[in-house]
Amino acid sequence: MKKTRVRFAPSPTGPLHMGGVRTALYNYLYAKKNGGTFVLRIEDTDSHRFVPGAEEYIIESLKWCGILPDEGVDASGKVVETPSEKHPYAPYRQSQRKPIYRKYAEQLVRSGHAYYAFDSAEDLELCRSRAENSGETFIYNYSTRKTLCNSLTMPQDEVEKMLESRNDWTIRFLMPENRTVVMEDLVRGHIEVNTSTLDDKVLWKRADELPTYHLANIVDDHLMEITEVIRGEEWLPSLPLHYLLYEAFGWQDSMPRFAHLPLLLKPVGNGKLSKRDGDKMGFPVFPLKWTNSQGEVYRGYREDGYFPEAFVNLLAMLGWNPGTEQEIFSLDGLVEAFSLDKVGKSGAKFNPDKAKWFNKEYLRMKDDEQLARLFIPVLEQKGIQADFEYVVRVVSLIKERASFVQEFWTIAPYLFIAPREYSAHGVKAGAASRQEDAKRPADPRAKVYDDAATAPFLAKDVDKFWKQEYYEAALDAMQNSDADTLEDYIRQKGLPLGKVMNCIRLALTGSSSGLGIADIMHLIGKQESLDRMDYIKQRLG
RNA sequence: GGUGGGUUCGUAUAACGGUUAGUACUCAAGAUUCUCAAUCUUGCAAUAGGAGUUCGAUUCUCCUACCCACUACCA
Repeated sequence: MKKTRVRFAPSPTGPLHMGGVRTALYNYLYAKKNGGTFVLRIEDTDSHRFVPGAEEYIIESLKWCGILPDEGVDASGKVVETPSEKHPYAPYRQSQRKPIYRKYAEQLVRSGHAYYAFDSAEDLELCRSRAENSGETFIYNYSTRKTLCNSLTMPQDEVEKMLESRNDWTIRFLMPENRTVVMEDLVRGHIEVNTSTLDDKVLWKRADELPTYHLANIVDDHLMEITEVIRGEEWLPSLPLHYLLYEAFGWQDSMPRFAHLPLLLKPVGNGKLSKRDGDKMGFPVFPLKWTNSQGEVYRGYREDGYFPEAFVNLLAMLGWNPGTEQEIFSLDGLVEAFSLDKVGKSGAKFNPDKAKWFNKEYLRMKDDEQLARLFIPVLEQKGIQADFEYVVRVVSLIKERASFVQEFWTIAPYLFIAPREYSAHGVKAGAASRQEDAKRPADPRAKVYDDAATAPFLAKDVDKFWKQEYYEAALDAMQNSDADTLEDYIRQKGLPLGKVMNCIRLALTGSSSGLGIADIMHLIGKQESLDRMDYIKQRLG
């Protein structure tokens, strides 16, 4: 049994999006599960589409997710150019492997599996448009290659002259006619394709002396002794070509097994998740924030406040399931549970609500100190210097109400600054619309405020509410008891608990919702509480 | 257009010929509470359509529909 070796082979043509991260993750999980090696290879054979910073972005993203390569362009982004004991398969950047590919391409020409093609881009464009005009599709294969300009149709000496004098030729694969390629995919099973529908793909370009994806991919996977190729479904159509290439090289016995992952689809409508969707629909599609060369900014999961563990977890569950009802997995837990035969076949629509839910679950699992450390910078941005221990106490009370650390502030600003405005903030958003529901004319607040005249939590009614005698009762209660006995005091006096408490709440929080009164008083202290009572009286009284 | 792939509640998915078709997210209702959350309980909601194989099809086969990918000297 060969040692498991898998690779993630992104192209640095832009930021890695979440679909790419998922592919990397599944490769990583598969490698770890099988005690194998996870290789990161950079496929930068397209000199025209190179984007500065993209490779660094890819590496940083993987690092943030904790999906660290064992081998290859490593987590520090270090260039590994020379093979060594640790890196026998180096270099791992295809642009640095340039000399390797030509020799393999020419080997295929010699063995009759490929040929030189001299057609210019314009010639081919002409062929395509001509075919299109007559309602057909131009395809460079057995049906047309005999009429085109290549080493199959030209005399040997002329071919040699062309090879010498021109630098725009390519090497194309000689796709056999009418052969059925029988393939086996680890997630899709048995697949058959007839080669007559396939074309003579370009394998190598003289212009930049670089291979195309197909050649580089096969050669490198072979040389790097990759055992399983786990990649996106968009590669399925080129699988027959890849099979045929392994065969042409005589490598079929060591050919890796293939697994084509289902695509990640956009949340609404159809089609795969694309760059633009996130900002249109209010969620990130990239792991990290990315600014392109035009200065456009794309948001990232990291900057949006997602924990990397949550991001990895939610990604893992898109297209794979453990076969149990467990949903929360650490990275190690995923390694343990992962298996390719639990990977689904159909595309998975990404659901932002579920993503938030995952983060909420992780937020609740964090300890208060850790969350406090994350919250303090947010507070500092608001100009608030708070004692660490105090923030820890705050966090322990509010963390269950949030999905993200950033929300801590909006949940309870009143624990740090005294309210100066009073409003209906916190009244259920749905309350207003529910009132309009003819079937349910009853005000949902009525269960608390049986008396409609004293059910005034809309901003314009704060004043009216304020004129109640409850303020006097509340003040009396606060002066004569403390946070723990406040409730008892009010009860003993026979006062309406809810009304008095809510009067206090308005004074302490500035709104009609929030933590328990006792919790708030414990945090801000009795004196501050009384000060706020005093202020609200001046303000509204 | 051609080729390949796909199709279970709105979404992610379970059920690898026999279940009242399960779970989670979302949404709604109820319980609880000093409010709001949280929590708990309940509810809404699906096998794309049609043939066939079978005692029995979500599951196997075929056809139709729809969706997706690929169809570059891009990956």
